Amino acid sequence: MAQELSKQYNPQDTESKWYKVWEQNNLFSAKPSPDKLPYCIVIPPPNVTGILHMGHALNNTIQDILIRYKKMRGFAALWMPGVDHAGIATQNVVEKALAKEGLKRQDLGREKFLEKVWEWKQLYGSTIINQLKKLGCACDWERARFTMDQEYSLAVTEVFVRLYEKKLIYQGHYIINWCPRCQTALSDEEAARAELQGSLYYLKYPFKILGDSPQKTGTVPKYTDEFIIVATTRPETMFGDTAVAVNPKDKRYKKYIGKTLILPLIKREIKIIADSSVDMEFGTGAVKVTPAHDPNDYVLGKKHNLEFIKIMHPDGSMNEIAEKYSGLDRFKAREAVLEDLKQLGLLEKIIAHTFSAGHCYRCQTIVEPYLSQQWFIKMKPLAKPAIKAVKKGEIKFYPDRWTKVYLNWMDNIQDWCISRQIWWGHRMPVYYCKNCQEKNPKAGIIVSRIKPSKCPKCASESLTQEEDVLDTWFSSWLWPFATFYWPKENADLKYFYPTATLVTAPEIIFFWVARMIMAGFEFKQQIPFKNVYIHGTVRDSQGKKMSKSLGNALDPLEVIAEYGTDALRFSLISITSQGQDVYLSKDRFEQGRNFANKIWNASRFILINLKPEDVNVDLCVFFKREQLDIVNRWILSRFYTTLEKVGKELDNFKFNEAASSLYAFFWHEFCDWYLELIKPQIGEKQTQIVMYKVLEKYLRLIHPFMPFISEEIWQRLPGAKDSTPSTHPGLKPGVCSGLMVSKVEPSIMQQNWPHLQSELINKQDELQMELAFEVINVIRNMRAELEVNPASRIDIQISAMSKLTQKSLEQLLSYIKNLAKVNALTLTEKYIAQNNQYAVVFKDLHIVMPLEGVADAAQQINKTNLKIDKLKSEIKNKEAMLANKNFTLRAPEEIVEAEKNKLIDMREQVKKLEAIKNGLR
RNA sequence: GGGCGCAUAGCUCAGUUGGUUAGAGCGCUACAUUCACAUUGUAGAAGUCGUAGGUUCGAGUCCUAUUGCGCCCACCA
Repeated sequence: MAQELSKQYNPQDTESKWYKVWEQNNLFSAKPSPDKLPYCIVIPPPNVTGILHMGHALNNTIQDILIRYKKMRGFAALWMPGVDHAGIATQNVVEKALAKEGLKRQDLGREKFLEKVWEWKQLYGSTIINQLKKLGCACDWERARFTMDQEYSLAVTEVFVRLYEKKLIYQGHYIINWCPRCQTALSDEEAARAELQGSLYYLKYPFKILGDSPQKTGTVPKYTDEFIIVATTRPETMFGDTAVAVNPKDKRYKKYIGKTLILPLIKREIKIIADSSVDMEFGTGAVKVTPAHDPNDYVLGKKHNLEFIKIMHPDGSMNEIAEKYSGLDRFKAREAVLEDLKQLGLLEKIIAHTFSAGHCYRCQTIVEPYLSQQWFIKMKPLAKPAIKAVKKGEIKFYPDRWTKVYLNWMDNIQDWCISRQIWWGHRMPVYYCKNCQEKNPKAGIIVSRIKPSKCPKCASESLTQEEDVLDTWFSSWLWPFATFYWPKENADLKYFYPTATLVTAPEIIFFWVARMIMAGFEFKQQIPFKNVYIHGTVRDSQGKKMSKSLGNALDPLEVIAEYGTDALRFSLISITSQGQDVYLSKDRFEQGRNFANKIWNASRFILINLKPEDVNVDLCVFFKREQLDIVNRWILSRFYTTLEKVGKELDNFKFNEAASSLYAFFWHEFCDWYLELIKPQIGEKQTQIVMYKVLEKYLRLIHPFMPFISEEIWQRLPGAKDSTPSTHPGLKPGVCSGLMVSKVEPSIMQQNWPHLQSELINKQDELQMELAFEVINVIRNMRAELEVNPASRIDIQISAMSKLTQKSLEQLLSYIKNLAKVNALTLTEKYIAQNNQYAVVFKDLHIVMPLEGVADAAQQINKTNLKIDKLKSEIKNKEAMLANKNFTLRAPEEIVEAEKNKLIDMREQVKKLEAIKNGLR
């Protein structure tokens, strides 16, 4: 027996119930299967400290739709979940917690601190996992991976050793992005530039008096009144200056090249050098060179053999080189330096200047370009095959325009700084032999998979491991294969790799997508995935990126609590056109909620009227198309048209279009028309079967989008749930899926995607029904115009000029009568004009409403007259008002404009009413 | 400096390779309430598709120029 549904859908009860059922029945697990094709999604590992935001909700909804869809299409669909260890972020969180107890990580020491981090991970690390479950994500949780897992770490070590042995990893002194707060190096991608309103300071560097040599004599150096002015945004870096550079072509400075300047405040002697890279237009055309604190100056320093002088401690405070400024934070030092220069008359001017500086992606501190010993990967050789694969189309980006962005970055790829001076992360498999290093500082480096007990060269046992850990992305870039326990070659890896699709946000292309492709080729000699779907950024209705720090974030969990998961998912997906940014405000979710309610109530109506004994048959066996009446033929044709369309849209990653196709079909065709049309014939067997089948199949179509409500209703449907053979594109050739009649499955999740019965799509049927809809609309309009009581039935004559239309209409009469509330509907060949009737011409039809017996024509005319009179007097008032200069001159323009428009509207209305009145006579 | 995206109804946006009358959601107006659903139904008002040229029988769609907004990359002393 059909179970009755409650009047209102309650998402909260439904959702937690079904997720548990799915989990308990192991429906998320995907195993290699000999007769199925694999479809694997690699989840962008959310960071372990993360909490679900709208971006995640969108990203994971898309992935879940893909997985559920592919599963129904017969693929062995695997969604491999997990989290990454988010080195800096996690360390920050734990350090913050420690700070509350008044502790620093240094107080605990490395071992103890890491214990604390693991503790924290055990307690809070699964927050995001639980939130993904609330979203309904069909992840194979048994496979959940963590980048710091033992097996995963083995892959990280393996990769490091291999790259080192190929000489693609090297150690060197370079200028890197240094975060003084986190006290670690950052990759270029982790130090995104942001515009700053700052100042450009013009400093005077005086010339040295010839012959004076204070460094030798120990006396105070003397300088002349002459000087060169340099412009800088970071005056505090002057202590590291070892030259001033000018363009050799610059006439202003040509004569000074090679002369010596005295660096104010600390009185160092510096030379003026010439370099063509200096922009003559910018500032004064003379630039101070600080090789240890600026990447460009670093290049200059190397080229001109300058001294590299570091002037800061790792925490961003000045060191002893800065003499009396030593110990001051860099920004405090800037103020002090400026003040002192001003006193000395060496500050020429300050002008406002916008510039951009790197900001730490975790704490937003302005990063300092800092010279230090770091580890790097040579990227150019890795990039080669990764560029080729995308150019050849082995990997496709959706939308395509990201291909260009990717290629552009790859063509200009820079070496990747992979060392981080933090504790939480994979420690590098690098060991130093003290003994060897004493003899030669460049020797004594041992890179090994297992910690060596003694130095292979000198057999010394005094070995220390590198303190630095690896960039988190150094583990994430291995995700597509390391999650399958690579470097072991197991069956899962063989079956699921390369994976099918990666769904991610644009900001992650460089961080992660590009690097995964490179890792795929380097370590698996293969692409890691075939498709990369890049979705838009979620923004608020102002267009700002949603983020916690801006306080404009809509919490998906709140939305779920208020509207339900299905509503959240459906709304999100229907406003995400391919690759466009998503603008969100809360009322968006009402649409999704209303739609869920509509599905619920339509299903409720069907279940109330369903005779289960009738529906337990196979549609395609029981009925041929010709045996069905026009309404049932029509809805089947529309259903299969929709099925075909949605399939194509999903295959092309057009999720919003699929959602809107599903929405329009269900609401505006199935509910608005079909269910209304069949009400008088709902007991008929053919109608019973068709309405049931369409609903049952529709639930399967909507399931990837709205998994919970579709499951809840589907479970309450009686009878055979699936009886048509599936197309099963995911099955390997030669495998027959067979008929699956009445097979009891615990879940809609395991059902096939409905088989496309294209023989049931018939454009003729669709056109015929459309004619009925149009006629019904015309009659409804006529009623509205004449203000016929909505409850009363009227008589209508329709004359069709063509025989064909007439024949079409004959089958439709009862439906038209029903939905247009017509009493007697007569069909005639020719239209003969008569008195006392209201006629409308539509296409080749005359639709005529005789007025006697329907409404008192005279009364209608009176009513219309009254309306016209009222309008006319209002028009007079308006005209007088607009003629009044007091009004037109004093009132705001937009109000005058609005009044004018109102006047125009009213005149048009009068015209219309007069036309109707004439029709009535 | 280089690249990309967007501009369509009051608002937020769809519109696949050029093709009948340019769509949706929200909002607005009028009417409807023993009916599966007011989280509803019926109907209505509302658009010179940013601007200017061009290609074409035909342009929201293709080309050129231009304006405004947003994003990315590089540079930034």
